[in-house]
Amino acid sequence: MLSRLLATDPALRPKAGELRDALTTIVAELEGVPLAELTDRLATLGGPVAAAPRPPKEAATAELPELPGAVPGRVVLRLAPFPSGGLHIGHGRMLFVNQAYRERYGGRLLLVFDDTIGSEEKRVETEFFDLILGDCELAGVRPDEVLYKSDRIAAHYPWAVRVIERGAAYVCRCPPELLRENRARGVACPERAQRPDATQDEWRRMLDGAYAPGEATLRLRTDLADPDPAFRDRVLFRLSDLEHPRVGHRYRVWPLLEFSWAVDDVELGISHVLRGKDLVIEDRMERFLWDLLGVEGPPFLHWGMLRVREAKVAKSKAYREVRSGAYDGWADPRTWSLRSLDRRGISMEALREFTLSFGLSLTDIEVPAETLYAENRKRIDARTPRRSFVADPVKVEVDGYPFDLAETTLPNHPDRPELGTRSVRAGPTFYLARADVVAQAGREIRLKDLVNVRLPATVPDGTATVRAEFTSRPNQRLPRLQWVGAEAAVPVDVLELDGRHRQGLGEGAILGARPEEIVQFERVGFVRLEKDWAPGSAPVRVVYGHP
RNA sequence: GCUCCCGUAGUCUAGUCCGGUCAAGGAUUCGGGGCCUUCGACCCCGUAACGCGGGUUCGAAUCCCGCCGGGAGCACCA
Repeated sequence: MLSRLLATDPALRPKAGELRDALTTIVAELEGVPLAELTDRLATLGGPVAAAPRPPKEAATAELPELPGAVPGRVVLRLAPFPSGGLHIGHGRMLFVNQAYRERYGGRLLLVFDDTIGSEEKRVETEFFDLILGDCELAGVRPDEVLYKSDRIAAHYPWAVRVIERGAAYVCRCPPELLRENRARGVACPERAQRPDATQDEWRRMLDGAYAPGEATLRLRTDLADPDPAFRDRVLFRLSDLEHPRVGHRYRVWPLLEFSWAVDDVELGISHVLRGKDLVIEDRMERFLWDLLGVEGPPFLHWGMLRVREAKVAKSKAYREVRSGAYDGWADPRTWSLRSLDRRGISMEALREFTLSFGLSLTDIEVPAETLYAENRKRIDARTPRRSFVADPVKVEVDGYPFDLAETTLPNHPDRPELGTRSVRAGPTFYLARADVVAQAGREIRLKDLVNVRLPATVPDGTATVRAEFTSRPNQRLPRLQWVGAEAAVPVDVLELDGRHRQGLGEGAILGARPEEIVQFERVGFVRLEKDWAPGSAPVRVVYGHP
């Protein structure tokens, strides 16, 4: 009560102490008074009889925070994927966040392929340039310009010279293991004392090919006592003889990520760097270099790691499996790549809302896929036709089935008459999902939209056909099972999330579906017709999307 | 081990910078009900949170200190 008064009237705040004493007294006086009398007394005081209910708060719009110092129309952002595979949900976040800011402020969005030479394990591969371009397109992200780091290598050399001139770098000739050990112990390598002009000579020798890969690096001179061992004398340039898919063997001296971005974030006029927090140490490196050279660089914003609980696949594993052919390319559902989500009928709009809802939070999060599914359902449910599908079918012959129901008309969507109807051949022989028949054995059930029947009491494993008994027609509160009329049943092949194919039967109407159309198999989930399925052909090939 | 980052319901998130209408909002999940010939959608209702411990203050999710827990980095990868 005290804090409420103080909040309402700031003038009272200096007198908080007195006020508290006064309140204590009043409250003590009122303690024994019955509630009804209190209400009366309140009314005579002229105040509102009952406190007005608090107005509901406005729905919090998931807005991204403002970009510091952003000038409308002048924002320049960058996407910097390494071309080593298809884009996944984490990349999606990078795409959507950057795009969202470009839309908010106006400006430019650059796609800069981070294709420095990589390593033996992490190779740049040609096919991935187009793959990633395609993924961006798919995600609805159209960069204003596409650049390749590999075209800009030579532009980095003058910056190296500037750093050397400041006496802030040296050519180190330690083997990698020794370098690592010295760094961990905070011990200087012999070349650390090198004078700038000597470094200049050594740098030229690097460029001229005097050293083999692994024999020399250009290292930044920071502070060997730096509390963060990761920051001690980081490598700026190294040698590599690997062939680059775009520039071949044109360069042997390659910049490392932090240095290359310290250069390009400035030279490309990037206004804000938005990236995952796995790259925070790069911020410090870039700032260090900018301070050293007296140039101004953009601010950095980060977000934490995002994991979808069901998507446990490591990127490297996805890469291997795709490469080896164990996966069905980058659209295999097991990769959880953007392509695979699209294939499953998850719209990029839904994915965008989903990833944007996490804002720029630095927390590492693990989100159940259900959250994404819910977002997608909102978008597709109302316009998705319903169809019947049964997995692992059991033939059910219904004794006493009424003849007049041999053909029946069903709506395509229970709540959307505008989606029309379809005509279905029904009975007396049906297919039901084995799991349903077993679970409901001996019970009366409702054939959805049709009639009630009693299932046989036992259904031994492997039974192909069972007999059921017609009981009544009126709709009752019975378990409702979906069914497929035997006459018009068509084989359906469902690609599941684990990469396996499940066989089943669908109603005849799905033969009329279009490739890439999304339909809902009732009580099963949303599926999408495969893009390369020949319309009208059997089996009907679909990919499982989500419940 | 060292460095940095992060801890709000089952799961995400708003609020934290700048202490007070925050008796903490939203989404999703879950539970109940309604509607409905799906276990889907929709509508209504409900459960449920400031990691812990100190301190500052009239007042702490918010500021300070300590602890605990989680993540990332410590590559001549990106």
